[in-house]
Amino acid sequence: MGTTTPPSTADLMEAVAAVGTAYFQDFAAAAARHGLSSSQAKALKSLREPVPMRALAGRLGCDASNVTGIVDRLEGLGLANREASAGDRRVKIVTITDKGLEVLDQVQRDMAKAHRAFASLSPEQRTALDGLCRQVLPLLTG
Amino acid sequence: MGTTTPPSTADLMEAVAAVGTAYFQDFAAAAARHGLSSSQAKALKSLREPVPMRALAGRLGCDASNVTGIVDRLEGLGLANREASAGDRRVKIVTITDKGLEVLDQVQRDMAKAHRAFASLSPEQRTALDGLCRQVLPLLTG
DNA sequence: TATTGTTATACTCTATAACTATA
DNA sequence: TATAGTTATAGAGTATAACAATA
Repeated sequence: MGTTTPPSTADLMEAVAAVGTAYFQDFAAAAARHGLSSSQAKALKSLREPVPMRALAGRLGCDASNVTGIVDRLEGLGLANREASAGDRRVKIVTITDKGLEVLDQVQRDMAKAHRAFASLSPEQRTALDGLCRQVLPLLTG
Repeated sequence: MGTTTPPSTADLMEAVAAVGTAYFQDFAAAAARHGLSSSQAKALKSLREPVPMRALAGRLGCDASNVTGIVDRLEGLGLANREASAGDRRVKIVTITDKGLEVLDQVQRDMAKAHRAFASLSPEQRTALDGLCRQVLPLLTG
């Protein structure tokens, strides 16, 4: 007792995938409760700072042509606006509205399961998990 | 030095979301390299054991009506089959083919970034991360 | 009556390619 | 020429509602 066999890489990937899936389901459910799709909510999250259409596509990891529709819908809901860029008349800068900011905050507060799950960890466990995420992320991204 | 301020729940959620996003992008890219969408690959993953259509919908977290199309496409690719159930003539049981199993294994081996990322952790770190995932998961799921 | 799988419908997300207006 | 955003198009995922076959 007291010693544990380390999990295989495959097992660890399974565990991480399960946590990721559950997390994003919680996110999607919270977004849906406020009338947003996952993509719309994810876009809104990227708009705490004004972002050109093209850059938004990069953040969402999708083609630029998709962003037109996503921002159209956010604009239709009164959650974002397109503004002209000062320097380059080709670019449009997407800005979140006050209402958009309010809805975004509501969505994030509304992720009840995620809050419960991570708030249940001790300070030491939170520090450990955060550190492991930060160590793993660059290799996962690169 | 030597002491760190524990991250806020919000910061921790950000870190977990980033890892989850990167993980699923790696998964989607590996699936795409083998001609599969994320949903198709996820379905295939659920088929290591034969599963009725309805139960597959549950595992995928989507409506039963969607599974018809997803399995149609897997069947079209020769990766899965629909078989009649012995006891209940209403239910169809989805079975993975040998080719499907082969493609699934290739996809999972092909997640190069995820393998590199998690293999880079020490045995102690792997044990810690796995334990934290397992502790958090029930609260995230329930 | 209830359940399983399917179909019909509509909306969203996605990529590719072609277009426009700028640069 | 090259780039930013849009449009057109097509394929896929998603939910809702209605349906046939079976329980």
